Amino acid sequence: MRRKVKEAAAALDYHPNLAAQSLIARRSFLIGLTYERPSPSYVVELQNGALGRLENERYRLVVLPFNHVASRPEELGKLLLRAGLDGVLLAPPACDQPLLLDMIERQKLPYARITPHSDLDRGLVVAMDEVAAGHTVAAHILSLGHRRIGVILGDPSHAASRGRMEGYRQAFSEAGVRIDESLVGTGDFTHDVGYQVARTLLDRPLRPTAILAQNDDMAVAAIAAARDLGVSVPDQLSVAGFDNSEVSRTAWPQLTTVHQPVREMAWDAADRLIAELDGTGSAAALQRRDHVHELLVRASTAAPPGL
Amino acid sequence: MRRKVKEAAAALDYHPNLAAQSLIARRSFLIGLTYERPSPSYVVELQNGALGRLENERYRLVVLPFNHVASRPEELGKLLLRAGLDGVLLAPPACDQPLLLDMIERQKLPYARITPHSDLDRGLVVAMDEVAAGHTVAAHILSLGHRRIGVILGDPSHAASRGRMEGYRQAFSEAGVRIDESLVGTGDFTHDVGYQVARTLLDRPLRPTAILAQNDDMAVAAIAAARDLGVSVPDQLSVAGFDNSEVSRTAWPQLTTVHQPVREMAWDAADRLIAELDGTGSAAALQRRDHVHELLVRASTAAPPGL
DNA sequence: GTCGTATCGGTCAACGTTTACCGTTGATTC
DNA sequence: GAATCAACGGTAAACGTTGACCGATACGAC
Repeated sequence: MRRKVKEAAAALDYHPNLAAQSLIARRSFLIGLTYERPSPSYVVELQNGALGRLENERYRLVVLPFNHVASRPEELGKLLLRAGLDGVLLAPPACDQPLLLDMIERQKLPYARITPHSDLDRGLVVAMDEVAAGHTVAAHILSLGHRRIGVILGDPSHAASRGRMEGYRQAFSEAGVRIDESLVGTGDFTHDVGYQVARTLLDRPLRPTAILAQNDDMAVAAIAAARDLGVSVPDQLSVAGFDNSEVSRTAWPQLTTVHQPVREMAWDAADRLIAELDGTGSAAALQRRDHVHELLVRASTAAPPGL
Repeated sequence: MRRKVKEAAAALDYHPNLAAQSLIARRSFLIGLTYERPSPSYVVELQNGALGRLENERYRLVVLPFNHVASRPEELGKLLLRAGLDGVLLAPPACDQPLLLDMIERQKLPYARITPHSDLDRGLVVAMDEVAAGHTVAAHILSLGHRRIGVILGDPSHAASRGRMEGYRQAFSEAGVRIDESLVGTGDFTHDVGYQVARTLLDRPLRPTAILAQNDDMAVAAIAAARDLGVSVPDQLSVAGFDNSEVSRTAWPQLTTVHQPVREMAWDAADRLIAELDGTGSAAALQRRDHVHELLVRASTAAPPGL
């Protein structure tokens, strides 16, 4: 009987009306993903991770990029609430906006936060220990013998930037090396600004022998700046990035970087959001999960000159 | 009165139920975007272009990446039809699958095709003349004096690959240069395969003095292969890419490439789809629009050695 | 033959809007 | 003062599905 109905449905190629289903089920089967002007590779990893989990589910993914959340969190909140979503995945820096979290909690919109850095007890959290990751890469540079080390920070509104810097500081203090604040420049995760900052660092009379960039795009920019100044990498200058994005492999020399399991974290965030939405949340799915970083030593770092 | 109602609604923070609106309006206000395992920068440009048009509209964007359309077009068709969309944007190579077009036409799902290469009279078409673009970049290389020219093709299932090659052929024949088929290798638009193909080309006894790669990722791979073989770019080898993706600017030397207005084309496709959906289609919006490419001569191409 | 059980067809309310309709009221016009 | 019109409150149908319910039928166990 069941079979006959299915066959007849197929014959008429009948598809149930999703709007009517949504109306009765009181949900839209839409999951939102919001992020901010980040590098293309990061965005695509994020999307693919979430989509990987959504495959073979009824849920569909709506992309909602939004720039400058920090200055107008309530606008993003309205956008998310108007979008008719069942749940939303919040990537940095939106996941660290308390006002935004307040808004969506008030409207009872379930959400999962990907690598948040503040209020770690709010909502579903998929975390990576940025401090530890920053520590690892800084320790690598220090162990090679570098002592005069430049830093290119990311966008200050991203809490990741602060976390990674904190990790650098820990590694420096453990190695008994004082951080030279005049060698710490602030970028915004883009190649162009990274280039400018790298130029200022390399133009200083006492040039650093290594640069820690907080993402790969800025690390590649630092290599470009070095090349334009006739400084060879890694012989005269070591450069380390962050993210293990595609550009870190296609750059020359290939970048020493830290792999962030962005795809896995996005998958995980979607997994836990679905668990909450469907009420199938096992204890395992609901508890906080930490993802681990991985240092990838490639060709852009070496011992400092004269060592 | 109207004002009072609005105020009361705001006070109760009442939001109309989208599912009920969809049910009565007989549309979901969802627009799909489907594409296939392409470079991150291309995907993001595509999405941002479409999102740019959708901003301040009621429509939301659902992303539906799908790999290997060529071998299973009807599966993608089912996916699209089940997604409850009002319309769909088809990027290559899905836009060139006649079976897929048949399916979605049968179900009366409006669609817009971004840079299709076959059946140009079906559906809404936003086109770029790939043949002309291929012609332009090949003519540039020929005008520099190159005669022994290697080619790295993209994925054969992308019609763009054939179109660009056709443009190369025209330029060669106009210049009276015979194409050396043994110097034509087939890649798949990825860096890794591009590297392999470049290595084979550069290992030939009579090394080409220039390489035409069908996208930037493969062009960057060709530069990496040359570097690994001790061949300097552009002194001993010129390399030209395609797409003007971000990597073409961050690479060293910066790539000579062809700018494809991907973002503008995606905007345009969304614009025309919305015009059809809302029935506000002016004659201007409904007629076919051609976008023009632009040759960007940068540092990776020069005259061949000894000229 | 009786009882319990499973399966079937059919009816109906409900989900939250929108649109149309009707009747009433108050203001405007000649 | 009568006629015209806009604004308003209220009622009801419709969108396409789901889930509950009822009654009828068929099946096996006792």
